[in-house]
Amino acid sequence: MDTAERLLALLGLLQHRAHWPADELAERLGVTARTVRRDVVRLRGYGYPVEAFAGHGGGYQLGRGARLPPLLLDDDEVLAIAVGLGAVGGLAIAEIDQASLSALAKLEHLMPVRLRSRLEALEAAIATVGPAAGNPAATTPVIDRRTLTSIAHAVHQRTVLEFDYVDGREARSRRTVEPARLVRAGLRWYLAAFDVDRDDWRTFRLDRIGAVEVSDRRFVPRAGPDPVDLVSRAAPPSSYPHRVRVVVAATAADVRRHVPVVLGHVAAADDGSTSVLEIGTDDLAWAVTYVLGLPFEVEVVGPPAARAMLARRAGELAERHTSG
Amino acid sequence: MDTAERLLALLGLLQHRAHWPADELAERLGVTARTVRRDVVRLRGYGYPVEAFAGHGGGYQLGRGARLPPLLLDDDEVLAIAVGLGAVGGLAIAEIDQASLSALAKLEHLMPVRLRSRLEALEAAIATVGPAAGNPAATTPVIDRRTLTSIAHAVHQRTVLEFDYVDGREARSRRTVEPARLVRAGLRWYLAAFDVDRDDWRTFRLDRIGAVEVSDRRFVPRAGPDPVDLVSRAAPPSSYPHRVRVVVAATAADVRRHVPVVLGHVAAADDGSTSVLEIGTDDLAWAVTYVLGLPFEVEVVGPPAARAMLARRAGELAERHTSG
DNA sequence: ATCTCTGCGGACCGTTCCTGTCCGTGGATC
DNA sequence: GATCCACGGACAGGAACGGTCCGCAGAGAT
Repeated sequence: MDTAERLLALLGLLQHRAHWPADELAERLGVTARTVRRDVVRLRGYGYPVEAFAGHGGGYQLGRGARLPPLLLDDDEVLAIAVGLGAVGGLAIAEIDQASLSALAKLEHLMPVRLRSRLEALEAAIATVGPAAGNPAATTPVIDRRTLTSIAHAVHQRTVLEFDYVDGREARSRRTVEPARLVRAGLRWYLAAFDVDRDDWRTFRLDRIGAVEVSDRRFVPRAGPDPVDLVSRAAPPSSYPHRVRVVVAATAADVRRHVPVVLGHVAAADDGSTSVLEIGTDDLAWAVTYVLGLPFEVEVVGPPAARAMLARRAGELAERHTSG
Repeated sequence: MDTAERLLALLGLLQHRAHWPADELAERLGVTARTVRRDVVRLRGYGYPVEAFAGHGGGYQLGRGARLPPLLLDDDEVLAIAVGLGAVGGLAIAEIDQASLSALAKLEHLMPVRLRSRLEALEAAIATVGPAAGNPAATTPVIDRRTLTSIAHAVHQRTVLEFDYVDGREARSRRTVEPARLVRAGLRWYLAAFDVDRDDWRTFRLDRIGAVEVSDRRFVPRAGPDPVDLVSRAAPPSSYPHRVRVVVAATAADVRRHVPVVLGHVAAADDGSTSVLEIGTDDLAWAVTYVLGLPFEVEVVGPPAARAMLARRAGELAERHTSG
């Protein structure tokens, strides 16, 4: 074991257990305690503060530094993080949207095979959460996480991508693109990419993409329009077939604590103690169910179809629970 | 920059961007391409497979190996992971329960200060999800994530812990313990620990713990009963004040896809096409709201109070939506 | 088919640095 | 005060490191 490998191992040990006496480390690493001391000094030199304690029960411990040390994770931690990143994708937090996606793509790319299968088993077992939850019919665009990460990885790696696409007029085509960036707009994901065959920039809704094939051809990124611009031009907020409006008997702040930003827009009503929630969706039934599950007094004010649907469901429930 | 630091930097670069030509790496690292090649060989020797491509557009790329390489994450990725791990805590997946907690505690301990504040801001902004969602009154035990991770960290670091505790008979006391392990039982978290003053093992419900103070006194773990045993003895599944039973018009498998395991138990009914969901909770109102939000036809069969509560809520909703 | 780009790795050599050993110091705890 | 334990200087033999130079081989581009 040479110096560099030993330093990596040392970092790993220090992360695995919080507290290590020098000669225990020495034994583990197969060197003398003096060398461990030298290694510790080296790590500090790299900017990873290793704290030391003298006296009885003394030892070394990794402290908080200016930057995060290289994380050495064990299997379960990797799985926990991967599952967590998947969940964050569902939460759709603008600030770390791209980051969680790229971190997940990175992780899945580097993850040992044995973990991949465990991860898949886990994900299959996990109840769907987040915006997609409560939607067994899956008319709301539910994107295969595999599609999402493989595209994210292609963006990152700058490799050419091929896939089947169904456009807004239901026309099917096979596309070959140089992917530029994934953009989330509301509940939907879009890919901004340069379409090689059409020799122009295009945006693609991920839920309309099928049979993705990541080639190993790399490309040099070309100058082009801002991907976010491209998408927002192509997919205006009004593009959802349904916009459900709900009056909620709670302050806007309270409602926002329960409704992810991407799901809907929350505004305070005039009186301040009630608010108006507006949800754009492809699937009216899903939205109605979602509203039902809110821990507030709610009233769907439109569209009439949603109002009727909620009335019917509430009526059924009431009837079922008063009789007998 | 010495060899070890350069290797760490190299790992970082290879993770940051997918594809690197040798001389670009050389320039970044301030060495010749020959040295980069040697470093690559070294990394491979450590078990991190670096793939190489010759010819036009050739270069190096980190591949999938037997174990995950030390992860060098940028700020946003760290935040995404931290948020994700928080979400996993909410999901409560038995397989990675402890791992997500320990990973989060680890991360928060190592995280640079500048990220801590960003993380706190993010978490404050995020809508509550998971089992705790839909519970503004917070009578269901909602545990401060700060408490959870600081205890997890103390377990990991083996440091003595002090906190205020309110026991089942509402008696307040200040405890000094040697924490052994966190155990989740249903929706609740317990700490199994050795109570120093009482000189015996005890279990503590986390939602009854307040004012945690992590001392810097370390302790040597003592032999004791199995923490999980201890907790399951102290907290039988029947310890929830309410057990709501719901007949759901969907197969048990479908229901399980929507109900996290810790939330409730799902059993197939005799006919196979309907199932019975049983939710243990402290807060009847929350459970009723939760059931309302399920995307299935449901009927609460007990207890009567829950049935009545649902009937009332459904009735109100129906009335509000049929008039006008 | 040829050319060019790019990674590959052997050889050499001066220099650096690494590690084990020995040992006195000083802070912490019992 | 005794003990435990991290600290770090000094030293010396040996290992490794990195730059330079070079011919080779695989992959694309022309």
